[in-house]
Amino acid sequence: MKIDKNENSEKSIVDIAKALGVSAATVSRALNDNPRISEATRKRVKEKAIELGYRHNSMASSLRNKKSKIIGLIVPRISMYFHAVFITALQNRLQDEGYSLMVCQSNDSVAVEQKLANTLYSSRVDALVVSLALYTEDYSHFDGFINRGIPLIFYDRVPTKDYPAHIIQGDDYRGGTIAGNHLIEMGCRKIAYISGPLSCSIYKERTEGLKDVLKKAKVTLAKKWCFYQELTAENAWNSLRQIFAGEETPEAIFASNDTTAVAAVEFAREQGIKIPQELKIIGYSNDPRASIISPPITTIDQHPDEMAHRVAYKLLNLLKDKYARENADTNRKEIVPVTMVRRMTT
Amino acid sequence: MKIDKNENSEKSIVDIAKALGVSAATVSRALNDNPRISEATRKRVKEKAIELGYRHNSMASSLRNKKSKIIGLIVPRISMYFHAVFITALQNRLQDEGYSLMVCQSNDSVAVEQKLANTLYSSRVDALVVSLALYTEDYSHFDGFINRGIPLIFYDRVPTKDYPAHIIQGDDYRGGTIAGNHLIEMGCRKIAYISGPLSCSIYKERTEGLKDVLKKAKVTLAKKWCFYQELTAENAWNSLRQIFAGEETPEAIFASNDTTAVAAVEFAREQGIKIPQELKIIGYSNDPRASIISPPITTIDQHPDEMAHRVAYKLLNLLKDKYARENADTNRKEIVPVTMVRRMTT
DNA sequence: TTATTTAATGTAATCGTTTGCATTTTATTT
DNA sequence: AAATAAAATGCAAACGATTACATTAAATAA
Repeated sequence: MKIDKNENSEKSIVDIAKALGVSAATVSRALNDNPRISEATRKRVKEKAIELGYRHNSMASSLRNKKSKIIGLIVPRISMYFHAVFITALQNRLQDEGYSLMVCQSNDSVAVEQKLANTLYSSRVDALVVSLALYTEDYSHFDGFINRGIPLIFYDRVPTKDYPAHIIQGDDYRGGTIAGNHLIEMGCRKIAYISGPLSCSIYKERTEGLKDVLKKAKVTLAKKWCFYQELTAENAWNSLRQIFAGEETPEAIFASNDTTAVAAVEFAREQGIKIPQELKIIGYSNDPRASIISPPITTIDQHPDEMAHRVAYKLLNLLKDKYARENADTNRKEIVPVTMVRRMTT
Repeated sequence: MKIDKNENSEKSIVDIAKALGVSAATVSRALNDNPRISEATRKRVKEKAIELGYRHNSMASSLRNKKSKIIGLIVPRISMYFHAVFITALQNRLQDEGYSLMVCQSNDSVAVEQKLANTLYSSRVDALVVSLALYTEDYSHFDGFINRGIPLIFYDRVPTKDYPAHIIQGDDYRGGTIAGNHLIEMGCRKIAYISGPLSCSIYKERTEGLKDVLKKAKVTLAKKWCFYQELTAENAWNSLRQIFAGEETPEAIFASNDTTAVAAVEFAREQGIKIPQELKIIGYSNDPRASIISPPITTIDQHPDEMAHRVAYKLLNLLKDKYARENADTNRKEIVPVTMVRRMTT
């Protein structure tokens, strides 16, 4: 470990230039592999740079270039399986292109989300990728990005109202219909539904999908068995207790995330309700927990890495291609397919 | 949604200054709440700033201040429960102090880790927080930070050799002894051990803790039942098959992470081995999956948010206090306690 | 050899904020 | 009213890299 604290003054290209008797411009060009510099001096410059312990100053070059090479990302929480996978895939892709990801968590708070949007706006991120907080219904904290023409992509939890940004979402409507159909095919007519709040696009669409399919099958969703709330384990248990407090009990539960589905399985176990004989359960997201619990849970896979690839592709396009940015009014919305993973709870 | 693309030229403090007939210096001071500016002009300036749609340019101010207000973070993978919780806690704390976190994943690749360290070094992060990749044994890619006196903190997976950085680690040795003692107290003498590679501090220390305690109890760890490898589910299954292929079978398994412990429970279920009667299992990390599987797994909790608090505290100290940085040679290492969470597999 | 390209390097302004050191204005004291 | 102190603002030089637009040097053509 050769640590020397003596030579700790930061060197700039000017220092390299002086040491070599050339101009700073030459050094800059040499370091950036500009073809206008001869092979010989390029080599001399690079060697001297290493010798002096030079490091590129990205603040200075960002200022000059008006590009930070940083992409902002706002997610509800990184601990959500879907988002963790998404982030990893997105990050790997962007790293290859020389971009860094600034990952921020809203913790599902609208206020935090607003603050983060402003911070990232001031930080001059080159683009912003967002999955909205649970109750975000006003999007004006993103207006700055729109106004300045800074690429803005929503994924997964996207605006429910018309907003001039790019959108890449899972096929939540389809997910709702798949789950509904599956339960109907299993012969269920009494279905309980634990959903997230309808302010959030994904739950809204899943709900619509489910309802449409139930209507077609002439099955009605009992009000007393429908919950629209934050999908925590605690809330799930409360709802489950309510559901099973009455005379009549449902034949199936559609849980709009796997945390809730897991809670349902545990609840059933505690109550001695047999799954899937007496109660069928279907979750959403294909969280690893869904496959570990007994019985393993049937759920809907949202393919987070496919979504990340699409986001990365669109992002890099917008970043590279001014034309893409200007003519982006058409084709601003993409839908990523979902698939059911059938396991032992249905 | 009032979107107007016309006024899209970026305004600077100079523009505000001109519009108000004052100097840029005054505007800068007013915006930064410098007390040398009168209340009246401060107000005028701030109003005009909003009117013109001004946004602070952090590149310019970073350049001038030589501070990026960005903290770099390198973790193996954010999808690991321990790290996800850690990141969230750290981020929340740093956000309050006006710092942003640049979260990067090494994917447990030494090469990626090196690249990230260099990128973050050039990006001029104000400090770097690192949990090392599985096989990192050379730390020279962090030398730049040391040389420049940039705060560098390792947490969880820390250097095993002496390295002049700050270290905040879990009490892995203790974790190893706790697990070992617990199994011995349960009457186990034939113990299988599935660990991560010993290049990684946490596994090294857990192993030492376990071995010391077994030696004291005069229990020997059979070579054929010891594995030091990347702790994936696949590897776990392979090891488990090997362990149970022979005549003799162990009474207990100490799995050095919960992914492996989960695999062990599933393996036992598949093989019809009764837990905990015929086989006891103890894991490490208190991953949510450990409590969901049946039977729920006894495991060691590392208290990731306590660790995050300690890291944040030390970090902010180093960042604020030049003195702390210079006199940091003493007191460079902290140990965060661990606790056992007893469940149904022991 | 001289004229003309082409290659290699240099000059200087620019990006937007910040801040030490004036200078001006206003308030207070004698 | 003059002298002094205090408050408010301005000037100008950084910070370090980049890049149009020269300029010089070397290579090729006439």
